[in-house]
Amino acid sequence: MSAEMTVRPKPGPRKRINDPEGMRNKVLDVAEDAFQARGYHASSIGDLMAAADVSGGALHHHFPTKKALALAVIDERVAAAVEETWIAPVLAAASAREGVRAVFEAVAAELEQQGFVRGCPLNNLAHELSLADPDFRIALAGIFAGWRQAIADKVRADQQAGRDEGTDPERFAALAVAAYSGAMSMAKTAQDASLLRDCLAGLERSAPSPSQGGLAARRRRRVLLRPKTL
Amino acid sequence: MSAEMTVRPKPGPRKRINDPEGMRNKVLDVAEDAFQARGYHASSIGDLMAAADVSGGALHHHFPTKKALALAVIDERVAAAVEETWIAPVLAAASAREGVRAVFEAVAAELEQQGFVRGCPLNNLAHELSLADPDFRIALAGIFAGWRQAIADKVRADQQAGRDEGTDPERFAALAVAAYSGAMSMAKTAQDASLLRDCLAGLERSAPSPSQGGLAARRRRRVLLRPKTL
DNA sequence: TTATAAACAGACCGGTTGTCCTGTTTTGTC
DNA sequence: GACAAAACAGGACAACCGGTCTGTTTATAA
Repeated sequence: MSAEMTVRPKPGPRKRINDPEGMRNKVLDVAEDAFQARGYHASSIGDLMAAADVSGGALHHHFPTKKALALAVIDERVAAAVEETWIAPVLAAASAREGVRAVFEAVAAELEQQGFVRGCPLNNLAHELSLADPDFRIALAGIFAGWRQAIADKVRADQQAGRDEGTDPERFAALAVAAYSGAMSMAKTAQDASLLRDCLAGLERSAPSPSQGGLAARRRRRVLLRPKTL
Repeated sequence: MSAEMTVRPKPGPRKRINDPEGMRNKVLDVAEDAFQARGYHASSIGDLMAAADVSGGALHHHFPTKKALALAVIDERVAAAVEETWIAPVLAAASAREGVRAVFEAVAAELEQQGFVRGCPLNNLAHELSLADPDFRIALAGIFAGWRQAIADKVRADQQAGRDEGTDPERFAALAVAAYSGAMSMAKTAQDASLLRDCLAGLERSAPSPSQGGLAARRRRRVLLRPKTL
């Protein structure tokens, strides 16, 4: 830890205002960020306290243990991130396949312009924690299951409208989530977002829809700029 | 750490025999296992010393730092694991697609019979370490790249033999690796190896080959037995 | 043998970790 | 205002971490 952060200039006995909800959220913000960027074990609660400008007593009041904090991050933040970036867009799309395509492209575009790949929050924590503790594992598995189910449900909705008959909903959902997770894994390791587009292209070829949309000029732009810390 | 391991019954001044290579390998064995099962940060060198029955001096002699040890595990063990379970089988297969299918099934079968999913060694370490240190990231990215390239080369070989013309080698390779990595990620989190089969099935539907082989009765067997430790 | 370096043993140390504990301040309720 | 509970502050602490250090044993070569 060495990032420069807003440090208040050491005033005397400050006027305190109790804001439990705000403080809780501030801690969750910092923890969510740190857990994704550096991982659970590599983020000490001392780091989090400093980054959130929160005292040990306050943190302990809201989250008695580090595990409790991580569980809250998973349940409240990681689940919300999956909901926001995947489930909602897919459900709002014209079809399941179109939704998946849109999310892949949206994420790829975002990563390319921000120039740095931090990976998928769910996968990052899942790898580090799912074998470490059953509570972690169950919480994370539930998010994965909900993610897949949303896509599978969308496929079923498509099929009831007569489209995409030959697709097995569960299998398609599993493949979509797996391809995305794995693509993010590679993109994070290579720091190259174009791998997401490669996987999407491979995935699209499998579509029964005859519309094979123009396969945009292959650009293999390397993104490897300004890691947030270090 | 609490697994029971072979502890020698405290003899007097033992007869020592220098076996640098053997000792190095013993340490690498233990480290490879621990890093995959519990992760890098969660495995202390004290744990490793105890598990390998090796003194601190010996360990430090062969691996001056924990980072050096991890780098050796990545370069020598993880790379070899990918070579053994993926690259060699794919190159030996009748075609790239057939090779990918065979590996998916072989791994799924192995996981089902051993009843516990520890995940892919490469992905496990990649998630935890690729953002932590550039040296780690580069080493891991190289393994991913070699993995993809082997598959892509196989596709190109197929094409020179007239088969599988409509497939983009790099994209297919990226998708295969991503689907496998992501499927393992989910399988590890859910402790359910059948997810591998779901992804494979979704992947196979995308094959241009008309041979749609019997899609074995869908069995969704839950595997969640005897985690190695804890 | 004897010199020399490699291989190993094990104690040691400064720093960090997560958690607990005591005390103070704020907030809500009567 | 009185009181209790929640919200917060910050120090203390034991356990642990990774690395270093000194010393001993084994192998190698002359």
